[in-house]
Amino acid sequence: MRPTVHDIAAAAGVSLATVDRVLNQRPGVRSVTREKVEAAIRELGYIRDLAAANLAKGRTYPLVFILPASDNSFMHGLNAEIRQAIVRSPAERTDIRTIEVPAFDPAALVAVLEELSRGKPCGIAMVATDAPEVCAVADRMVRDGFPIVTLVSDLTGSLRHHYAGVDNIAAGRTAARLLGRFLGPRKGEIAVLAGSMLVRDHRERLEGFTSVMAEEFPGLAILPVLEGRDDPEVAHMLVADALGNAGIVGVYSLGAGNRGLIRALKEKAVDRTLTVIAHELTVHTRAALIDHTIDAILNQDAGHEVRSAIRVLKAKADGLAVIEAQERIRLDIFLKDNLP
Amino acid sequence: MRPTVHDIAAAAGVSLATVDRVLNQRPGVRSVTREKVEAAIRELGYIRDLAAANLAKGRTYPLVFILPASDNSFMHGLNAEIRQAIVRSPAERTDIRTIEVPAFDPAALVAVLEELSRGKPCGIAMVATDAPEVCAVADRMVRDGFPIVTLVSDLTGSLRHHYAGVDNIAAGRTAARLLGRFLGPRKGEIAVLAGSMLVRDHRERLEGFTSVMAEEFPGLAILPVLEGRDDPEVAHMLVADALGNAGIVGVYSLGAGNRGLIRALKEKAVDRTLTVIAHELTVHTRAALIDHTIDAILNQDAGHEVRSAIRVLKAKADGLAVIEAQERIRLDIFLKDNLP
DNA sequence: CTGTTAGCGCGTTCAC
DNA sequence: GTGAACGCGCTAACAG
Repeated sequence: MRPTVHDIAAAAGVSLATVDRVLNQRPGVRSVTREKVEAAIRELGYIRDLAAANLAKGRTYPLVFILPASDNSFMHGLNAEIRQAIVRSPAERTDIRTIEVPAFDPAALVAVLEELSRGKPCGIAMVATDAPEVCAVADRMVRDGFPIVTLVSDLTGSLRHHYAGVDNIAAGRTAARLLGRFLGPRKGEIAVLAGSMLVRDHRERLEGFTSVMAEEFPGLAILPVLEGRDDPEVAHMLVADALGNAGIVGVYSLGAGNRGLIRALKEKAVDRTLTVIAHELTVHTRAALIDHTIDAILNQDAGHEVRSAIRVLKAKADGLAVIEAQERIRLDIFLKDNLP
Repeated sequence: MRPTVHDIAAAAGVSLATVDRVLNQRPGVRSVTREKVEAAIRELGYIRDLAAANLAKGRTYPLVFILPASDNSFMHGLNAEIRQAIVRSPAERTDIRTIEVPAFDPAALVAVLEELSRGKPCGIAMVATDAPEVCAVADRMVRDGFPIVTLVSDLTGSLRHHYAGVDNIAAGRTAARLLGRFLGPRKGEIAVLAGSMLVRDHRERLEGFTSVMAEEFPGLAILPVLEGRDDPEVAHMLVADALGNAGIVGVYSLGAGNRGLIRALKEKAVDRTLTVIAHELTVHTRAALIDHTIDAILNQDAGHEVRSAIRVLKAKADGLAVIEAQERIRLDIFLKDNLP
């Protein structure tokens, strides 16, 4: 049988209350007594039963998710996953709330964080807008003891406890190798469609992509990046225009707004053999993968990201370790054969 | 505040014990009383607190993992993941034991299952050898109420509650498309190295592979399958021998024992440009991917499989639902750029 | 500073 | 058939 608080109380010759004070690092214990108790804990190999403790405390984990108010499939999916997590809340003792902030607006995000730092959430997960002022507030909150996790997009050089998202440089590199290998000996130009170079994930994907292209596929030239603002209409216009260039043999779409890309491809490239790699599995990209308009999709699993953020925030709130491998968000590569 | 057993007892005008009998479907309650209680449960939206119940019962989940005694990196990794799970046992209330059986030996597996069915494990996870007699025992045990999960390799047409492994047909298809696309316009022959056609995962990978090859890459011909029994030595011999054929342009290794494959490739194919796809990320395949001996690795995350099997077995033991998306084992595709 | 006591939500004897 | 009472491992008043 596992030792309990009673056992260490007996072994240390003190009462339950004292053991509890030591366990929860509360004041009001002489250091001599404290050390007796700690010795007993070590000798008996005591492991605290978190479930019992939470039961006694009636504990719940108040968590806040801060999301950009963006109207694209990926964000809708992320929202849906959070709603699923809310459904599971009773069983997981979580109490989850979401807050929407204008996208790409550091000031708005900072305001929300300031507000939250006056409250008592035991954990915050946010899709970060990567700006110094956001980083500053986040760091201050971390120092004040708030567990903070970035979601999908990270905060450069911040103290956040964890990042629940994919390695975007690796994603860009992978896209480049896939495109290069699929094209084989063909030479030509590559069009790149991004959302905005103001977002860190997009910048990183581009960085990874261009470096592998330069190193390993010198026969392929990258055209100036098209910034579609993650908007299907803008993307459509830009891509349709670019496809006038007959030298293009491949396309890498590293942001959202793929509906516009797909439409442009179907209109303009019926007679061409273009190799296309895009990000995020949505109903649109899935259909395009199946009908061969897109050759491969790189994806991040929003469900995994949300569940991971919750596990990590709970663990941090309890001062516990996480299973690192379980919290690593994979870069999913989908061909038409391994779709979920 | 969430309703508790006290609330429904009060609402139904009965005592706690009666509520408990109804909740745990135990006899000794008149049907009138039972229905009163059930009505109260529904009306108050009662959700039982599993943690409190387990605390009261002092419950643990005795789980058994049955693994083949194979000496390859993948099985070593799987073992290591189970040991990690054993370390977490106190926190997860699990009590995990592993049993090794000779590989590819249905009779031995059946004997172990028979033995277990006389015991009281609340869940069994096994790397199944796909044979009718195994299926028969497993089905009987499922009917007797044992939660059973297959791990890595499934049991055709059985009643097992869940399969914690990748879709191997999809894996084979993905390998074929990757190989076909990487080879581009090149024509030639493809060598296939398997472990044994007695295990379902290998048969399925081959099936998926050959079908996509036939449908979409008619310029590539598949040579007769080499059965390396997942043994590095045997694999080395077979592959070294096969590479005497100068028409080979690609290799698909769908089993384990890749150390032998890699050695043969380095010895015999230094001067050739072979495209190679292999399964399972190990120290050996990882190194080979980095030095370009292998072009892509398809992988199943053993850690995910073990954690998933445990979650599912616990849920089944409690009659609870699982988060389907979380328990889906992805087919990981690794290029040298997205290694973990 | 330390100990006593009464729960948290549930399961399980026992009597009735 | 049904209910009262106690205990699971831990925390939180309140005494002392």
